[in-house]
Amino acid sequence: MESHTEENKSLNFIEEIIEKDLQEGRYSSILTRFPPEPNGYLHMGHASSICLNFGVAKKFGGKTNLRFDDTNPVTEDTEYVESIQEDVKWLGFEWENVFYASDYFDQLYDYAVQLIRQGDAYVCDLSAEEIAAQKGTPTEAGTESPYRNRSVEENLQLFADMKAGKFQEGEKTLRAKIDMASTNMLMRDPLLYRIKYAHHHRTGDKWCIYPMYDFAHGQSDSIERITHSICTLEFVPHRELYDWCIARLGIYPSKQYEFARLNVNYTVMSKRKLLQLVNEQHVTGWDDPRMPTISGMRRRGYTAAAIREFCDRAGITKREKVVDISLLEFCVREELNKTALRRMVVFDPVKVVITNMDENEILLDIENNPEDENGGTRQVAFTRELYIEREDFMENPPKKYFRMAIGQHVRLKGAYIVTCHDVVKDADGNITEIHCTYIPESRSGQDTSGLKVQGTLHWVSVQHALPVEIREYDRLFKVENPNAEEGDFKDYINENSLHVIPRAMAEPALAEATTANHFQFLRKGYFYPDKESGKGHIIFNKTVGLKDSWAKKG
RNA sequence: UGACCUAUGGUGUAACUGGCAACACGUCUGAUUUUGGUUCAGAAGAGUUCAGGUUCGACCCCUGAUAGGUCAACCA
Repeated sequence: MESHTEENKSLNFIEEIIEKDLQEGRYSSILTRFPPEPNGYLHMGHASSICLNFGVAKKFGGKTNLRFDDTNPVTEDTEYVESIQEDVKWLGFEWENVFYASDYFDQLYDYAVQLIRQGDAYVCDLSAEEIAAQKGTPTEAGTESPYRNRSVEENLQLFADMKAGKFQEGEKTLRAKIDMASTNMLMRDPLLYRIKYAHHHRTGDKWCIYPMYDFAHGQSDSIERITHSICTLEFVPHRELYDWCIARLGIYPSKQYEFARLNVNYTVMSKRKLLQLVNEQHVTGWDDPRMPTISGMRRRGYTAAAIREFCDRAGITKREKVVDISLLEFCVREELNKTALRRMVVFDPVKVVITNMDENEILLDIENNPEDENGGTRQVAFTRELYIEREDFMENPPKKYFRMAIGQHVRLKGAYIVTCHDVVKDADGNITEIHCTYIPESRSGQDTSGLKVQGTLHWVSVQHALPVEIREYDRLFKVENPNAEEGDFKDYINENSLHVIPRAMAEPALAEATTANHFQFLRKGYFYPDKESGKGHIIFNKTVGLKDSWAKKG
């Protein structure tokens, strides 16, 4: 009765296309590519694309290349190249080859020369403003450039001069000669090459002309013999140009398919906006745990498997969507519930004195994970003085309060049932100590007391307590879709998205916590050690809380 | 006075390609529980944007509306 329904799951529209292509023998095997521009860190939207490109290839026995779309040297950097590779690997995917669009600059130059020879491209002297003015509008045809009918020889010479650095930036461009009256703005003699005296992160100063996206992407796909070139919806109008270039050049016909990008509510998902959050210090960096970047989510404690599961559940379609963050959180909890080590940490401590206990400690073995039979146990010392959460005690409890109150029984997790008798207060009326007695025969696992308690509390021995810093995160924005609101998206930043608890009291086992493990702090949520943790100063990021059906009612 | 893309419960995805809408998240009950977690059982919630048409039969095909999105960067 195990669920082998995986195979029966309906295919998304891309998979349907591929299955059909394979069945009809159009390809013997497929090859996809993930083509990030190295000008920012990868985010959840990229994760969706990565899962699609690598996932679909894997599913149909194909391969995937990682290709950096580095045709604009002014925005690109090796820092990003490295983080992107790390993120793809961390997500659990392996590429067949790593390529760069810049690997093809020589070939691309030759392709441009070919177009010129065929009369399909020309060197234009118009400025950016003039070209824009002559472009027309979506409802009005553009006008042809006066340089449109230069001779092939002249174009060849001019293009060579462009490459040789004989012109200033912006002085000349190479344009395709297509149709200034096309209803598709991209077909109105689009730019193919522009002059940029910029240092390229890979080719250095070899080039001063760089191909535009539209003259690099399709050709790169073709050179690599990519069968299915999958991109997002905003490239739909580019497909006509993509096909035009391939047809004119007579090269391998890769095919472009478009799907809707993934959006998640209460955050933003564009590199431009994320870069702004970083630069203007609304967050501490690209890997701030509040960021929807892959590095941010990793630091926060989200797992690769959970992210993959989320992308899978969100699906691939052509309709624009905003997926609820609760689905991502569900995927994270679903996995962490099965794998996280259980530990006890008291965030807002109040002291409990077990009055019928002496100074000797009682050693208890407590399970590491009740969901994992092989999870083992750890030893925890139960002592006369303990910490519990301040909110776990009430002097005048409401009707269904299952926690500690005077005269009420409550279990301390993995230890004993205790009964509260008395509280000690300071001059201001604040509780400083809670006095309880424990019931020796109620020891966890060998309880012969016959008592039934409704509540179980987490606790930490005062003399063994390890102070740790806790960082809790809330959503980055106050509104579901900051992009859809009036004004600037930054107006909707949630200024309370970070809450630090500088000194929570943890059980001593946490002293050895590393990022190799995810933790569940009992009744608190899932936590993950932060990279800023040092020897004497351990920091945990709250990954996601536990579902809390009690808090909601209040 | 344009072209292109899209339209299914609150959200996301399905519907064997024409046989009277399914799954997940979320929500709400109840049971279990040494985490008010997990697990288990159950409930509410859409008649598929609208109007026509074809058909014995339409979420699916056709026509026309409507709504949302995209396109006029020497960005990708």
